Amino acid sequence: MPNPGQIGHREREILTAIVETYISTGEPVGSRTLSRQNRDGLSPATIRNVMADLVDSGFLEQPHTSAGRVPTAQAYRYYVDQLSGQTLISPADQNLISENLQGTVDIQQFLERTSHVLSLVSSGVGVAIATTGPRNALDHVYFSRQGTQKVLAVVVTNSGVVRDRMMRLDRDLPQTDLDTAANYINENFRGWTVDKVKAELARRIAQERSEYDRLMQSLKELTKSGALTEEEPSRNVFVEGVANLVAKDEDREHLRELLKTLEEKERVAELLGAYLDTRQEAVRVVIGLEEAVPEMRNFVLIGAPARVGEEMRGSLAVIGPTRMDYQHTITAVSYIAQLFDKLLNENV
Amino acid sequence: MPNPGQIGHREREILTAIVETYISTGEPVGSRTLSRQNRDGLSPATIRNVMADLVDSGFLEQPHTSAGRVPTAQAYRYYVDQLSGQTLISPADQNLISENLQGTVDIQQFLERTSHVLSLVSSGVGVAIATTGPRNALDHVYFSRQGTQKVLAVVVTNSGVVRDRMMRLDRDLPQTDLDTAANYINENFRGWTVDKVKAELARRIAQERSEYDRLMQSLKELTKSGALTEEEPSRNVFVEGVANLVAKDEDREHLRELLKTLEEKERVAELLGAYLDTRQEAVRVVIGLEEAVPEMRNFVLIGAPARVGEEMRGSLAVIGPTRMDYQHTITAVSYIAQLFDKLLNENV
DNA sequence: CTTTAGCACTCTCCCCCTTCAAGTGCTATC
DNA sequence: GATAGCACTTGAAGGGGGAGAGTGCTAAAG
Repeated sequence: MPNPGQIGHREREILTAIVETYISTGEPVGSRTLSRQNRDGLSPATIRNVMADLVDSGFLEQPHTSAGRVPTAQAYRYYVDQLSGQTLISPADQNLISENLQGTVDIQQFLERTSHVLSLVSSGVGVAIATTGPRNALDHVYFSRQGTQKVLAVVVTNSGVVRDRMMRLDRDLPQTDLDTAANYINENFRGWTVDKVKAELARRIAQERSEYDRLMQSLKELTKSGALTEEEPSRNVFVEGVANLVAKDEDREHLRELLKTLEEKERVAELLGAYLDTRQEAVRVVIGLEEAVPEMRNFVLIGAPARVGEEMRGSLAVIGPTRMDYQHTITAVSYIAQLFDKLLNENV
Repeated sequence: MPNPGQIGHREREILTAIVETYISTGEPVGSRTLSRQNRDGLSPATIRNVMADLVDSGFLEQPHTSAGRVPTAQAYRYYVDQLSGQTLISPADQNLISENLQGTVDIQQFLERTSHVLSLVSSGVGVAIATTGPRNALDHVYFSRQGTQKVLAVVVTNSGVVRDRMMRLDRDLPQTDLDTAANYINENFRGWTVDKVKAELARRIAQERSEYDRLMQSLKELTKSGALTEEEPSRNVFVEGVANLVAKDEDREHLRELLKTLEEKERVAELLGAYLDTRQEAVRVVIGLEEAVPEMRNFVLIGAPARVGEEMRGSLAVIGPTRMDYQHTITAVSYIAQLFDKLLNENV
């Protein structure tokens, strides 16, 4: 009996064949079917023996006695690991991708289109998020009075991300005071990270008691109301291709739960954040997802970090059914991830 | 035989009962069922006669001989029109809505949350869009150099909407030139509508040949690259609650098509734009949607314009199955539309 | 003239049964 | 170790045969 970690040549051959057949047909795979398609001309009986072993090792399951075998999560895991033979992306995909991503200028737009393109190229939903790091350097601030005690704060960072936030103040400030405050920040802190600006401002406000009174009071009021706070992440989560999943014959209830989760942008961000990080080079395939996220039972995440140089700027992923064309999807995700670096590196 | 437009008291009674029963059960309604639940104690036979008439007038259909009757689109139309008895919103809904919309400060946020709340309160998807009118008055402009020949344009309008756009220029401009250009616009054109600014700028650029050379050249370069162009509308379309539809027993194929359409933000914007406008006061229910949008067969749109004062700022709607709680949904849409006016009016 | 009761008829749905095909495990054989 | 053969299991598919719900029609009652 082979141990789970290491299985022989023939076992691998057969397991791979089963996984692939099951992916394309969706029905339990029997020994005869396999024997017919297998080029090595093994007899059904032989295959049955191997299959029995694979059931013992946890790679296969039987829905019931006398049905064919169905791959377990472990089988998919093994299949994907063994799949590492770098395949080139198909010209069709390449065209589709470059058509859709051509002319992108900023990260947001790139990610938005990426999620779309991923949904086109795969049979799952395309997901892309931008990680809003607090290390962003401040470029420009503007405050606009929008009514009594209401101010619109606009923050532009070096990386070209614009955040705006409508705030309610505890007391009213005239536009001139707002301009003074904005000028003060722009002149003193351009190039600082937003975090540092906040800290330094807090220090100065606390320190300067009387002298700069009016300016400092304005700044105090503004920072208190969250002028420099991170934007809620939801605007930087892009999910597309939900329709793809409906086409599949997934269980209705599972599907509903997944869709519900995908609509909670924060959870999506969290999910990708948990599984993708800079340290890891390439595409990551997460199969046993149901342990962390129960509603993702039967779904697979194929994702990669989106980097510019060494810096991680976001994540992109496909979430699809376990029965999907792994090779194809992995290749596409990997290709786009590389494109991301290339396109945005040459532009910035 | 009653003509289609005008039907008698009893017919109406029975038609209403059929529609309501069908909405709640989803199964063809028979004469006996109706006779039992009907307080007037009419016999099944009488009801059958009426039903036959209603079939003739096009209000009902039979899936097959000897099945109950099913309402047609015409029946829903009639039912909804006759429903106009303004009902008050339920306290539960009211709570839910105010909980979710509390603390909203800008239109975008309001609409985003609205789409969410609509999906919670109804059995369909919640949709909300902001109409970006070009009549917005300019408040502040900022240009930020993001790399060679790359500039980020940030435009703040009076209504508190911030638009940003990354542009590629034909030639490189240093930050100082960008600042000069921005200052020029801010000082000369604050309060103008964006359209007018563009026109006037074009005029001045064409006119001043040599004098302001450097500034005008910068401005020319910037406007040519679309610094003041409308943002693509897709960021202002909010769709939520897709999961609701999956729960229903809709036809899979129809559902897929609908979801696909909903993901094309431009189409959604177009759709709402076509059916909702300021002139019309209140909620509008569109039932025969399949003629304009084939993939919306079996779906209904319940929408209202979102106004602040007399000005239309957006639209909100529920798209759901024909079998839905119309009264409930209409009330909710109407309530939120009013809330929109109230909340944003008092704040701005 | 409208309403109702009665009745024969028509469907669909569901349950039960049988048959069928696919697949299995085991054993004996090469 | 691989294979062939065989008996066994099981779900899927197909075919009655009610049962139930509903209809249309006709004739009688109000």
